[in-house]
Amino acid sequence: MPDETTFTERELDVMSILWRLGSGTVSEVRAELPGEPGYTSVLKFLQILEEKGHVRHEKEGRAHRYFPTVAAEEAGRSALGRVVDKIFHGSAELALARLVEERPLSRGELARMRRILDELAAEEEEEQ
Amino acid sequence: MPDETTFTERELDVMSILWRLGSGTVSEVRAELPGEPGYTSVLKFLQILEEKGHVRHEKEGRAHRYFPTVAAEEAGRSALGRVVDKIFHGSAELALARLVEERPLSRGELARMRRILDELAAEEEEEQ
DNA sequence: CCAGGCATACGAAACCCTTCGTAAGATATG
DNA sequence: CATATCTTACGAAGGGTTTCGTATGCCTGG
Repeated sequence: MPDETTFTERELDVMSILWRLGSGTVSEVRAELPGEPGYTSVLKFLQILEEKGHVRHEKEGRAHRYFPTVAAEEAGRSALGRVVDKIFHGSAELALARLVEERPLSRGELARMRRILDELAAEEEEEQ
Repeated sequence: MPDETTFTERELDVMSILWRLGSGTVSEVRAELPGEPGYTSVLKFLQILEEKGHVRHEKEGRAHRYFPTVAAEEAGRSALGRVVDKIFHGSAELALARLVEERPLSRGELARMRRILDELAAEEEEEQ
């Protein structure tokens, strides 16, 4: 069974930073974490994430550099699926309605979002 | 401080059922929960949710009927905001791209989703 | 080569979540 | 009114998460 990509609160904080930076050492990740956790706490988070298979590391000088092994896209798909199922009864439409009112969208972003749906509709048309 | 509407795994299971049914007694909720939890477990979930202010109850016969005090829309907005922030670096566009590929969309649902964005774009146009 | 300092490893404390067992309260029926 | 039954109330066990303290390992500069 391919284990569902789900993260605890703190694990998600750490993964979020790794996805944004691409990779990170304990110090780098720690600098971005809210709440000023201790150095060894951050190390432990990364060790647990590695044990669970969500990150890997390479040696770099005397430290370790950690890389995500699961892409943000995959984790995002999984998270959105859970939200849609549990909160919106499986309706992507309802989810979109909340998504667009959740924060202000720039004109450009809205245009690109419309294009995503336009292209999807065109594909469906085609393979009718 | 308005407490962030966040739920644990099991709490979300229960809230999901209450949102879908509108309300529920312990027995009704229990019948919908996966994993066949014990009766008193479900009771405890509801009591904890009430303590946290996420549900309230009314007396009905000898039992209690529980109602959500937080709307699915509000919880959904909050959950989507967290996903967009933590996983998609604040990009609603990236979130939409994953949302539409996460499950098959019916022709009608896609059309309604396009309409949501069309109307939003029209509004922006207008208030330029 | 040796020491100072940075990094990892390990384990444990504190806390929260999940689950249920037992006791006590209330309701309907004979 | 008594009792069987359904329901709530309370507390606690077990497991996972978060956090850090202490011990140990290892580059790097002098």
